[in-house]
Amino acid sequence: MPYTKEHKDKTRKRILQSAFQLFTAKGFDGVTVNELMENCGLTRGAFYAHFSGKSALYNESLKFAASSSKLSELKPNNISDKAWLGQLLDGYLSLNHVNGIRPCPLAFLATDIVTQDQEAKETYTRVYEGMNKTIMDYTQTYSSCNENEILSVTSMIIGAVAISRTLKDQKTVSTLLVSCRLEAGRILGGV
Amino acid sequence: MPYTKEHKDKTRKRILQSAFQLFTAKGFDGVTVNELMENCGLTRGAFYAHFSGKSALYNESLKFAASSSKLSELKPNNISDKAWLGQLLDGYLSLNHVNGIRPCPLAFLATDIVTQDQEAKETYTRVYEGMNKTIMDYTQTYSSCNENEILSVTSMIIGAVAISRTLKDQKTVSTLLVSCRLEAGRILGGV
DNA sequence: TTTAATATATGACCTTTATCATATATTAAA
DNA sequence: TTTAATATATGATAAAGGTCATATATTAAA
Repeated sequence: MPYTKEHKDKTRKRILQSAFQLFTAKGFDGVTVNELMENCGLTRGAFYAHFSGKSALYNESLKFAASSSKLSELKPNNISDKAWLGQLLDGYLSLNHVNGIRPCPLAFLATDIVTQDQEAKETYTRVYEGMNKTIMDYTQTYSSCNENEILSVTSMIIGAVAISRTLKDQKTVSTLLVSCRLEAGRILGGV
Repeated sequence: MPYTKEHKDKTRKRILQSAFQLFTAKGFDGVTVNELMENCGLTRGAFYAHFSGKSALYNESLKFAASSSKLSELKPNNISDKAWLGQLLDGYLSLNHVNGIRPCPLAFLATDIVTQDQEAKETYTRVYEGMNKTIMDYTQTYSSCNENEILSVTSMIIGAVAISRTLKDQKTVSTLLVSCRLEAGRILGGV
């Protein structure tokens, strides 16, 4: 028996990780299968041993990213829910995020998903609902945010990041991110 | 001299209009030149008599849409600034808008623009700043919204529409739109 | 009714790219 | 050190699509 069981699995994860990075940066049509594979030191030939096609990879990489997202991280024990929520907002509305460090698919793939298949949309929806639930859960322990407030905050921060990516002036971007950070914190009860 | 001066101009506008509709619906790569032309009763051959290429059309259609956008419409005389702003929000956060009736490029092309050239991004930025200015102007006459509030509201409504397009459950979409309508109105001083 | 200028259509080209068939390389076990 | 199973690479194919050269159609003026 050649190769250990974990080898293919590791390669697969490498592809998924790299694919998510590329897809969020350039969109489904902006990346070639070749590019996807060379980006992790492989060639296109090996691709179909791992995935049935480009669309399948797109969907899988989305699911992969969802499960390893920062928002689904569990809160460290030594800080309060409120403080943790503040940190999540800080990270989400940061230049690092806008520049593609651990990109959130909700912001980076917002319009890209529209032209993808149903499965991609369902995954997107699941991630979106997960985000709302996460924020809702954290707020419930210290305040009493209603659904309107949660939904408007997620739209705000997703929108802010999506918009920021297209603005080239960093000053404008910073202002936008700071503004949304303040308003989102206020809506969520002084975070 | 064949053809009247206005003929080509009318055709050009027809192409621009139709192109904007298609680009917002399916993204730059999701539409072919063939499709763009057949959508207004022409064939691809005629295309290059009007535009230097697909990218050029994308940029021009974006500018065209910007100049004919609802947000740049002037307010009717018989209603207040506040009421008019309310109507703008109603329209923006409506199912019609989400379904592609007079689509706002800020929401519909948010991530699509990222892979386009500098010119497209500049146009996007201009439209974005115009939207902020418009809302700012209307609010100043009855209230005293600061920049943070304006910027967070535009992110919110743009984000809401972008997200809504990917959610298939209409109930969820309606809830989201209504929530953002309420919160945006509140932030803008009870609109 | 011609005609010249312009608009539009047709056909072809060439590049890109997803996909697949086949060949080669790799590695754990015998 | 073989060997069999699996992973990866190479080469080929075919389709799609942007672009352009050329042909045809249209129309205002002569």
